[in-house]
Amino acid sequence: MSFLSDLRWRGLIHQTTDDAGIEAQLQQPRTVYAGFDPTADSLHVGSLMGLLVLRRFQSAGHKPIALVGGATGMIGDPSGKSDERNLLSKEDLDGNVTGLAAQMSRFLDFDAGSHAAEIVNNYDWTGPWTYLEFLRDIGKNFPVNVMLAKDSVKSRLGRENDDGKSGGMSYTEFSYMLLQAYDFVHLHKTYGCELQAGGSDQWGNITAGIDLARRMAGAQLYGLTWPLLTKSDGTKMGKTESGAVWLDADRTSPYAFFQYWFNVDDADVGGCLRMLTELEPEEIETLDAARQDDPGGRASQRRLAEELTRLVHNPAGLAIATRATEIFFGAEITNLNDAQLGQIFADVPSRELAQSQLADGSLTIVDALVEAGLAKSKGEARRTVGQGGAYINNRRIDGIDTALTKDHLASETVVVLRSGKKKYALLRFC
RNA sequence: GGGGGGUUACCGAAGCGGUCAAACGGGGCAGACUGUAAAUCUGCUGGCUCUGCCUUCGCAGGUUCGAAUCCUGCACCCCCCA
Repeated sequence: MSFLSDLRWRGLIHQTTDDAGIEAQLQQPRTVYAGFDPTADSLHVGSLMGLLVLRRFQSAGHKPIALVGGATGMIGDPSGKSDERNLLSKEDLDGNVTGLAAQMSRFLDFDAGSHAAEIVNNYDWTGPWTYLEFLRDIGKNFPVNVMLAKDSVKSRLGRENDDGKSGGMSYTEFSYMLLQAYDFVHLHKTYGCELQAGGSDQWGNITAGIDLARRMAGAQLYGLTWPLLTKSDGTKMGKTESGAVWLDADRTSPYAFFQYWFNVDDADVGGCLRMLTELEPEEIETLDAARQDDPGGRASQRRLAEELTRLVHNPAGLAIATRATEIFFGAEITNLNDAQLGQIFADVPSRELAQSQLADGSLTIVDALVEAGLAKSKGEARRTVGQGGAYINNRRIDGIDTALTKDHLASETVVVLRSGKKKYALLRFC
């Protein structure tokens, strides 16, 4: 199976500018680029797809360039957005660019000789321009009627002010595509990059770059897009009630990240395995079959979660996530130290109490539940215990008068309380 | 301006002098079941120093041995007639 047909099999090809041309291109090592918006200081699941596509290109012997949009981020890409975007400050952007670059380095190989990855920031070549130079050299090549025909522009101009917000778009956002178009030309000139990849919402920007290269340099460049990662119910992948799923362990813990993938619907998990993992087609098809025969086993979800957690958080992060999963779903908590517990229960609220309370037996399970915030009142705590819903270190506590002692410590200073199936809190005794 | 109805715990809604911390439904919590799904079933659902005590039925006052329930005033909401 050729590289391109593998991408196609995985469902990663939404559109290309020239199927045959790209197929021919990729017979030899080439340079490919994809852009990333520095709207936050961490990447999230939405941008994972792009990184993984670049990674596939690199594995196939091509040179990947990850472009961080330090300049375009100042303008705001109107593609796929229904409203004008708020502008970020230069300082925020700089911070975000640095953060993203650090994360990206985990996915790409910068030591691969002729096909070593590069991270570039388009502010480096866009920043020095003057407005007049830009208009004369770049703007001159863009017919307004073509710009107006782009979906990203059309959809915004056609908007009515029915939601009370101002419709249309600013001149600033309208100019966005010129900057991204020039990025492609610049990377072609500097790195010989002839292929740009992006999400399907980037089609208009990619073709703008191809047009510009033809006009400015007489060069034939190529583009391909991958589909946006959506769930079978039409909503975006990578969003939870509490917001985006981030790749930064401080924003989304390895456990939470693992759980997100472990809970993907049966209907979506096949696509995720194809698009987001580097498993061989045979293994993915085996998992498809297993899902048919034994959906309850959820082998697909487990494999997906393992693969992605290992990739994003390294084997150590996966180990924490797996251990946390065992514990959060009932395994008794013993033989751990404070540091391990801290990692496993990174997302769990904690409360500090005096160690003397363990010594004199003054803290009952009822008091502890209230102190930890797992019960609003002692009455509620009593009910929880009475109904068999109270646990210390995942061991059910029956006696309503049970007092906490040093024997209940799961580690040097921590007692793990739980109410019901999955509400946890830590008490630290120091 | 005249007449009528209403205001109950997280929400909706019964209760119309003692047996009311207040029926019932929803929600929530806990348990069972289960694929860490959905559905279902069971229990609980004001607080506390808990065989008792305290606070709650729009607000303030009154009648009564005793009031969410009766009376007076106030506030807000709804309907009908002008």
